[in-house]
Amino acid sequence: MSRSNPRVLSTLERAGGFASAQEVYRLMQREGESIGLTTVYRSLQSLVNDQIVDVLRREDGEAIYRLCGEAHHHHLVCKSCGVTVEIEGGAIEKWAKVMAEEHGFREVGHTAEIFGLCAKC
Amino acid sequence: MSRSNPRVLSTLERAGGFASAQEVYRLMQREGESIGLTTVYRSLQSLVNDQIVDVLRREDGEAIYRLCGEAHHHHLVCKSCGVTVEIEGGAIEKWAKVMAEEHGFREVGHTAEIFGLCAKC
DNA sequence: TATGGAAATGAAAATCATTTTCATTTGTGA
DNA sequence: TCACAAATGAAAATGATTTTCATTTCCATA
Repeated sequence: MSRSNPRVLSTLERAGGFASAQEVYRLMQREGESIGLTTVYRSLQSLVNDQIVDVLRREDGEAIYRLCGEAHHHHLVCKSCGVTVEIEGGAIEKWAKVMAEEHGFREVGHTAEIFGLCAKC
Repeated sequence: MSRSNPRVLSTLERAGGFASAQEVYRLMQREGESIGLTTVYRSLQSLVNDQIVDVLRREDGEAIYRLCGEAHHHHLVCKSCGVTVEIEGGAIEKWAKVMAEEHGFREVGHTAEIFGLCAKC
């Protein structure tokens, strides 16, 4: 019904390809773009439909959007201070693929995050 | 500051050790228990602090609580019809452990879900 | 047993992300 | 230029979760 506003995508890119709808909105505001929050949400949703970005969840449940096609990686997050380390997930990719096949699933994606206490905390 | 109401834990257990705060609340209501939503939230939080239950997120961001110590497993979820298959995640456990050690993280947990289209959809 | 304070409780209000509604504006093809 | 579909955004609605605050329940001690 509605196509993505191109400035939303470009802002998400500039944000490092990793931000919540609210953040994208605030960013655009700060940069003087005139856009409504509603449009940001709609655009992000449409980008998700088109598989241009995908969605993860922060620990508090807020949705964060990430450009697809980015080297797919996972995160190691510190529960206490919030530091985030990007880690490689070859093992997961394989696991996801095998499990999906085993149960007849197609077009699978996955999420996997590890959380704990980092060395400093 | 506040300890868990034991009926909350017992309800979570009866729910299969897997439910949202709202669901636990509704369940208790239906069973004639007199309890406030606030208390359910507080109890669940306190159980999380005490590491008796842990928290995951549904795709819509709602928090779901699960008894720790339950046989730890993962889910294969159909994006279209919502069927959920429990799968085994030995590979993930190992991956999480290795990655955590590699980066000096302690007390790590993890989440991993696979989603796609099931055979029927 | 009475009593004072700490902990627990829950109703109602506040928060916050997200979605919906709906009236207006914009763009485009005839 | 006209008519209509798509895009837009302000404001209201929704729904989970948290906070506030007054009340109730517990408990140890006088």
